[in-house]
Amino acid sequence: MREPHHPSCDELELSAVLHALSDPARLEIVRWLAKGDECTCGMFDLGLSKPTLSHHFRVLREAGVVRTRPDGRKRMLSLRDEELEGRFPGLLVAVLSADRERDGAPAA
Amino acid sequence: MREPHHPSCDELELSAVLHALSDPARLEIVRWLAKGDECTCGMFDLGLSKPTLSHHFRVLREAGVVRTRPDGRKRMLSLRDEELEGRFPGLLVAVLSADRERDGAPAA
DNA sequence: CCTCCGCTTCGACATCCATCGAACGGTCGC
DNA sequence: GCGACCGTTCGATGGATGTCGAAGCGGAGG
Repeated sequence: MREPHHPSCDELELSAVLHALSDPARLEIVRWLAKGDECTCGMFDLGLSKPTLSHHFRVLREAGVVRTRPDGRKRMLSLRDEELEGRFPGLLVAVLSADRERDGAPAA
Repeated sequence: MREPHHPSCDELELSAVLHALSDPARLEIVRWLAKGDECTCGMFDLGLSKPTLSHHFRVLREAGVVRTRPDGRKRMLSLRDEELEGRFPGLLVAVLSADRERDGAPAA
C-alpha cells in the first residue's frame, strides 16, 4: 500500500484549507481527530458511504489538514496540527474552539 | 434602498464562514476590507463582472463576514470583525495573518 | 493459496457554485 | 421629470462537488 501524496507546508494554500474545513462532514472528522485519537478510516460513523468518506479524507489530505499512514490493511489518520500551526498560526485552534459552541447546537 | 438581511451573531455558522472565506476572490475582498477602509462595491478591481462581485458580497454578507450599509446610491462595505471575533475568537485574525504570507506568492 | 477485510478508484448522477450579459430598481444631479 | 450612476436580480451555462454502488487492490489469516 503506497503512501499517498501529502503536500509540504510550503505548498499549503489557505483557500484549500478553508474549503476543506467548510464541509460539515470534514469538520466533524477534524473535530474527531483533534481529540487526539489516531483513527482508522472505518471508525467514522457520519452516515456516509465508504467512498464518500474516502473522498473527504482525500480532500483533507490534499489540503494538508490530515496525514495518512498505512498500517497493514488499515490507514491511520492524524491531524497535521503542528504543521498547520506553523503555516497558518492560530487557524486550526480558532476553528476547533469556535466549533465547541456548535453552530446551530446551543439549543439547550 | 432597503437594508439587506444580516445574520445575527448567534446565527453565524462556522461552515458558512469558512466557505465564504474559501474563495480567493472573497478572500481578497476581506483582505481589502481588513485594511480598515470602508469600501463601496465598485472599488474592487478583481477582474470580475459586477454581477459576480455582487454575488460574492452576498455570500460574505449572508455568512456574516461583512456588513452592507446603504449610502445614497452607493453601498458601503465593512468587515464585521468584532462580531466575528466574538463568535469565532481568533478565526478572522488567523485567516488574515495567514494570508500575509500569500498562498502561492512566496515565489521570491 | 484462497478468502476476507479495509480502503480506494471508477463511473454515474444530482446538486451546487462561480461566472457572465441583460434587464431592473433606487438615488442623485440637472 | 429625465438621464446617469451604482448596484442588484434574473436567466443561463460550464465546471466543481458530494454522493453512491460496484469493482479493484493490497495485506492478513487460515
